[in-house]
Amino acid sequence: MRKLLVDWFSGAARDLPWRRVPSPYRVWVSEIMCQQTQIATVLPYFERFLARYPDATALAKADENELMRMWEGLGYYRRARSMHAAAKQIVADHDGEFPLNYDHAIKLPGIGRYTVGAILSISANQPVPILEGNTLRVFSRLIGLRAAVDEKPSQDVLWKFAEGLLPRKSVPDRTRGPAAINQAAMELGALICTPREPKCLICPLAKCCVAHARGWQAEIPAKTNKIAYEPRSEFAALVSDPSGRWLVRQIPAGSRFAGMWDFPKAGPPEAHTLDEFAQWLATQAGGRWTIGEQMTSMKHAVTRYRITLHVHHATRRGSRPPAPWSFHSADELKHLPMSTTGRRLLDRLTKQNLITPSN
DNA sequence: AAAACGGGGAC
DNA sequence: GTCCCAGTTTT
Repeated sequence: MRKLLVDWFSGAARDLPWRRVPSPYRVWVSEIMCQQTQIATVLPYFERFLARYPDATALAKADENELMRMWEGLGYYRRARSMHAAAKQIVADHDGEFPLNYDHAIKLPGIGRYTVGAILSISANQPVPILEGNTLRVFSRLIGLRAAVDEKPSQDVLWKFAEGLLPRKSVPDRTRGPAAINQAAMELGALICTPREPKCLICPLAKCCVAHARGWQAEIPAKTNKIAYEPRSEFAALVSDPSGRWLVRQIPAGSRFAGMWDFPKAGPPEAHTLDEFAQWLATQAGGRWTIGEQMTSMKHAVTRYRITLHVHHATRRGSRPPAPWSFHSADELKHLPMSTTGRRLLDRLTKQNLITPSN
């Protein structure tokens, strides 16, 4: 199976930037960016990130705002904050070099069992197993695992399989060793053993695959918990000062979108209705508020929530709003990290102002 | 064990 | 719409 995999991989591997130069730092960055994110989405971010932060030392010194701005749009922003903290730890404890030691690496924030295996195997050819979306699908189909893959016994079986797939004796040739085997298994999941309509006809492992033999491809991997999507409404207020700057705040640490800048915005449990939103605004930013007409609405998704954001013009009377609230021009906000909806909103406002100059 | 965490691509 | 994506951390 190992030979079939690496032979197929040598001809089918996609040309990815972190494969050209698989240094520990570059593989680390790629692995974090790729978590729950498709490769195509990551590519432009990766190049830009590496140019700005070429090594752990540079990343450790990064400015928070700039770092979040580099990550803006990738989502799961804790990944960026964890990387920043890990980079500082690497400078402090490991002389600025990513530790190629399992026990040290897995202690770094944001690095779990999958990521440590990926980094050590891909960058250093160490025999450490991996299990993620692709290999989970490949392995569960190969062995015909019909139990739900997210249950503990299934996870144990799959991790064991991942471990058994790696050679017992060291294979220094990284085109045939753990580096190639782990990447080949993932690549097979991404290109051949796809969630829907897997390409079994051209799969190098078809002859060893239980799911293929019994026609179980559509049932495996089996999942227990279906995602229960939940619709919800959120509200945003657009308030400008006499010089056309917008009322915004930097979201405090610990909450969703921590560190990102945004317009006044709230949803459940703080605000279920426009009236509750107005009350929330008064308690948060002070002053006397009047909610005006709706400017637009935007639909977007945050994890299992399907959100409709109602955007209203608003006026606020009173003294200067307390921290963290402040007025910033669109120009200033251009360089600050914002959520994707915040950025989209700002873009629309900027374009509108080009046509009809601000009040 | 389940929920939270973002956003986009594919169908 | 629904599912999925080179998962980790918190509850």
